[in-house]
Amino acid sequence: MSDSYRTIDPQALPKHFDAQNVERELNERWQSEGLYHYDPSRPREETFVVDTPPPTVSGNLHIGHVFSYTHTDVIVRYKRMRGLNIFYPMGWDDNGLPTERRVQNHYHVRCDPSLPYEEGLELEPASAKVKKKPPRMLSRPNFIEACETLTKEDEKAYLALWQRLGLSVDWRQEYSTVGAHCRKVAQMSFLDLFGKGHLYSSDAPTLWDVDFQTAVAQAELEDREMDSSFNDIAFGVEGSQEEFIIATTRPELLPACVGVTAHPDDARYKHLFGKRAVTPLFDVPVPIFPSEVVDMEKGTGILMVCTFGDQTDVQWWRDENLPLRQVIGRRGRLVEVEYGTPGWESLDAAKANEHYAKIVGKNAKQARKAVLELLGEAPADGSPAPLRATKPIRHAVKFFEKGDRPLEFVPTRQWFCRLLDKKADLLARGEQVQWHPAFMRDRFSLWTENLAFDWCISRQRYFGVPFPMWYPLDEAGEPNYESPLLPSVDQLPIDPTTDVPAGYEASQRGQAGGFVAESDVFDTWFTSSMTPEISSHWRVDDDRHGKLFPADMRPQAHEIIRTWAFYTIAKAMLHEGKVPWHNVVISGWVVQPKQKGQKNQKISKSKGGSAHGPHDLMDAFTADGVRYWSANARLGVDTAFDENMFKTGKRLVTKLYNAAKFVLMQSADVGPVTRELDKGFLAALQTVADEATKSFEAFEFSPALKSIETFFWSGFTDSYVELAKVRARAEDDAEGRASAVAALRLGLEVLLRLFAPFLPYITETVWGWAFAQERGVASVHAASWPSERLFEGAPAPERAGSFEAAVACLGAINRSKTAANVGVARGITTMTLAAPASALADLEPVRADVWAAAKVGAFELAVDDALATFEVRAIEFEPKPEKKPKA
RNA sequence: GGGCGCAUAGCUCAGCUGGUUAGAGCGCCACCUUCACACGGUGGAAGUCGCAGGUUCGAGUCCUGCUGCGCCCA
Repeated sequence: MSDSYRTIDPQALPKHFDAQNVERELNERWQSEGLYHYDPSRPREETFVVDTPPPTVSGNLHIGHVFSYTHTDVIVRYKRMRGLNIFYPMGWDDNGLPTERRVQNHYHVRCDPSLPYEEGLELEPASAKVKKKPPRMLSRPNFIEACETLTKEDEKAYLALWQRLGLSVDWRQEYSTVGAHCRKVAQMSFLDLFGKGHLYSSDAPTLWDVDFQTAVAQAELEDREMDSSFNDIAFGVEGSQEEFIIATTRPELLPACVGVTAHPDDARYKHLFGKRAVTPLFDVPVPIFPSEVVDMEKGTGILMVCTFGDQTDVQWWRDENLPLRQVIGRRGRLVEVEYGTPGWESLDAAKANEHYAKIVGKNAKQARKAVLELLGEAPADGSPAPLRATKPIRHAVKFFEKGDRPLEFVPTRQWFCRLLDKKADLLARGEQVQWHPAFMRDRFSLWTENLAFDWCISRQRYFGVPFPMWYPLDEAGEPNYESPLLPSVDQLPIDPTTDVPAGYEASQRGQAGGFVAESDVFDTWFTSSMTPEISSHWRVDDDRHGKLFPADMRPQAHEIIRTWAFYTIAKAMLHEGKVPWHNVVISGWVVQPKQKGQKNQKISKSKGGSAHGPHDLMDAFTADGVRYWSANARLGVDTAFDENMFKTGKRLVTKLYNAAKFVLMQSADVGPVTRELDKGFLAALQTVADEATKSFEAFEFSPALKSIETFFWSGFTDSYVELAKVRARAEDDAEGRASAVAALRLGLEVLLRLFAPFLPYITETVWGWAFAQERGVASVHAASWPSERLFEGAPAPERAGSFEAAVACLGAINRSKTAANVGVARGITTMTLAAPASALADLEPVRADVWAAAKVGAFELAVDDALATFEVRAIEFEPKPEKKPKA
């Protein structure tokens, strides 16, 4: 006797898929079974390594997070089913400014590094009432503690979201970018780069945010269109009555004017070169020199050079060896200066000081207004006011991307990593990495080619990874920046403000002949650019590093190609001469759908993201439904937030649940697939599986999903299931029944495996009903991806077109039923089926199944080669059955 | 100003190396109680593929120019 299939009792299952409970239960199971664990004993070539983006935990959760992280997980689940040993870590980026800001708001506190540490301080979240009072001041260690406490809480929210979403992360590989391990890796990176001569410090004009009071790097700049004005201001010429007009948008920098320049070919000003101009208000004589970079067409063609209005000012200042007259201080206010002292020469120091007294202490905006007012006053000698014209303009102004006021150039001592001399190498690395989609490489190349500054890696903040260094103090107590004191690698991580350099005593801190800590912290990207090395335990565990570096895949968004991707490539190159990963997979953004006449808007934490809470969406549409929406997006393409897509996802989950119930309740003896329809169906399914595999191999999960989904609906539930239904229950055709049930079950099983990377919950649920036991594989996520082997029991159909013909014929019959306003369940007493000869030939071996599904009685076949497909003629239906009274 | 991308049905989008009559989902309309599913099923209407040229036997697809939108960078 043959065996029977294990069937399910649909009555014993819930009527509807209970997603919320299933999500919780399955997650617990997957975690406890260690389904996602990386196996360090397996070799590199069997391993797939992901360099996961560590999310910034201090923001609000929004649907944008769900979107891109799902993309990674879908690829990872596919790779796992391909038998690869997955290394999929998760980090938390709790380093840096966003955390500081969040802590400041949450507890209503500020950091004052001069305060002493308060032992055992416990902070309460600040109420609205408390926030109206001045903030509480905290010592730096207390402030850092508060950062750590709050990020721990924020991480929990992310962990819960990631698990519910079904990210198949190995949670044993969790890290935090301010944790000891990351601090150690970042500090090792510093020591390595320092040792290799890639780092230098310099006291030079640096882009400076006056609110955050920190230096910022080129990668963190953003241009914003601002209203401003072009002001024509008259300058004198020393020793003559001549004057000329310069045009400037920064009149408040007039006291910082150190020169005047025009194009060498400009006939209007040629005669002035070599003479000295005299500034209005302050009567400071400054050199007039030619410069090729001046645009003769812009403004009046002659302009003032200040320390510092912009990058060209810095350039002129260096090239012409001009004096430094820094008037904008670190807090963005005009500092005290005294005319008549060295460096502040004036032809009329008393007048200059009188004028300067009216702007000192003001911020740039206030000072601009005040200077313009002063320039607008006519001098006592009866000459016209120096301000000759003002015209409003809009122009791009550089901001720190997280900042609120324009950046200034302020001379400060900063650390830099040399990159400008390595552009060619960096570009070559970009070529060695596969970008998905490929055009994203252009973003990298363009950025690299246009780099204008070395990487400023020092920041004047509190919560971050400290520079691992001290400076010796000379006999006068002045630090020697040229020969810093460094720890050894095995001491890392260190905090130079509490740790003591070798050869010194703690008591020598700050003493002449002693040492002083470097108090800066690293740019957060200095640490984040090490995520592949952080995960692989670079220089901590060589064996592990060898197996995990370079990584296989780096998923990320396109706006951080210039930062995260760029710096990561740079670091891997400088440290080891390698690329950090082989593939970069770029997700697009989630945008608000267009309102009439409006443009798409990126959804982010700041812009309406909270309107679509990830948990609310998962409550409404299931985690699988939300993943479905995410997985529908092509790589690199922005996706509109469209509730219909979530609905469609949920509908798919429901359909899978019901179709699976149907298939697995069919009983039959275990037997081979023998019938043409069944063979044809399985052949079509195999084609779909092959297509999906091809797409996945190119990281293109969305075309894969599309073909699987399309076949599931139209090939499986709408067609094959309907066509095989009658035979699957036949009492008088044991062999045909066995063939149908075998094909239905194999079909369902293959579809479950194909859907598993996208819809982990519903597929696992159904898998558990029968296949887990049948295959001896507890989880569909540990099962193999469908390949030829899975279809071994399915012989090829005799006619390649037979399945397609069955589907088309059933469609034609349904069409005529609908045209007659008759339900598809109604029987047909007689009909004529017309079709081209080849279609009829294709139909013949599957005709019995079509007839059974469509309930065809008497029929005639008519050859009509003029037709494209099947056409039903002269159809008559059985009478509408009497409504049976319910038993 | 430079680079990249996008423009296909009312909406959201697919359409690979050019090949019959351009597809899907939603929405809309009509119909159907069917023993997996009404959280369903069957069918239908709906598009000058942004515009203008060109290459080709043949162009949504390739080339050129233009327009509009978005992103990145000056």
